[in-house]
Amino acid sequence: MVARRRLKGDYCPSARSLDAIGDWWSLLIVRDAFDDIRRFSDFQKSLGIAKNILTDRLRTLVDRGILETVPVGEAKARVEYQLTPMGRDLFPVMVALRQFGERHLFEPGEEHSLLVEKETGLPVRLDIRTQDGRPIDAAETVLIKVPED
Amino acid sequence: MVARRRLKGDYCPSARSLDAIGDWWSLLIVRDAFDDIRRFSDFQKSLGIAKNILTDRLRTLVDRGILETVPVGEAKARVEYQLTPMGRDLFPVMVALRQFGERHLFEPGEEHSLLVEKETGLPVRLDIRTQDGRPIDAAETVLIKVPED
DNA sequence: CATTTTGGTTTCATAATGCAACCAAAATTC
DNA sequence: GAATTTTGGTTGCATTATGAAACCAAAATG
Repeated sequence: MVARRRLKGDYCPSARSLDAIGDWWSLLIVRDAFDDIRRFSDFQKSLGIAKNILTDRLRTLVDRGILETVPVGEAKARVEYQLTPMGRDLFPVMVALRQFGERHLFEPGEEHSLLVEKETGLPVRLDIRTQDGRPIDAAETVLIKVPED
Repeated sequence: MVARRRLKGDYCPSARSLDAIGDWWSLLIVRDAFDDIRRFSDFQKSLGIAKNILTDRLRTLVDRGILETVPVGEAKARVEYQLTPMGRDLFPVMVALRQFGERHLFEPGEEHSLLVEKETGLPVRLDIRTQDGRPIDAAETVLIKVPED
């Protein structure tokens, strides 16, 4: 496992989130999980990750409450992995990554997958707003740190 | 450098974003850049990253257009690193990570840094909406893949 | 102008990862 | 229902990435 030093700035929520996810593979696994991948072998094929590493990362994500195992069929020996409610709260992270990719990493006209509202088919996007609902720009925000950084 | 195999599903914008960022350290560097860290030694202190690795990652992020070097002082030999406009578009990813952390990784009442609107001091949040501005839930979305996955 | 700091590079030890072989249990095929 | 294939791993070893420390030149500081 990536025995990553806990990030300095433990008071910082995004730092903690990154710690909770753990490492790069784990982030990719979570991404696949949002893509409805559930089985060991499907994660493995999708990511090209070594099986021993995948075993480890799935176990860690389950330990951290981001994934959970659900028994498949009647036998309890075989399981699938799915996002917990907490794991599903990483959805905005995935949408944000998607939006960045759409904006910067595709040629105009190049085809890509698209996230839409089920009912209407309208594309989904994500905005930064104040708590009272006004959209604002990154430049209008400021980070208030807690004392003794 | 992490010679990561290009992710399968190259048509997927979030996969491309993750490829563009590159690896875990790079993501942490970007996070620090949003925290107004600009100098080599400050990244190094903040992250506890080995200097040779930091050199490599900064160079890669610059190559990919996420960071840029700006000469500091009158000498052009010394540079600082700052987010490009493209790099700044990763802001929602950071806000999403922050929001997840605030929700799940702090005890009630536990102190953390806070992102607010400069002018009003109101907390910043991020919502998933349809293109026409209605807030929606993750469960109401569906991913439309391009053919031949 | 002497000293310290910055922004690196190089080398080497160590840790993480990838690969292939192997395996038992479950699922599938005949 | 026996044989075969697939699944979901584990183990051991080779390879690769990372971390630590030493070192260095240029810039900044005293």
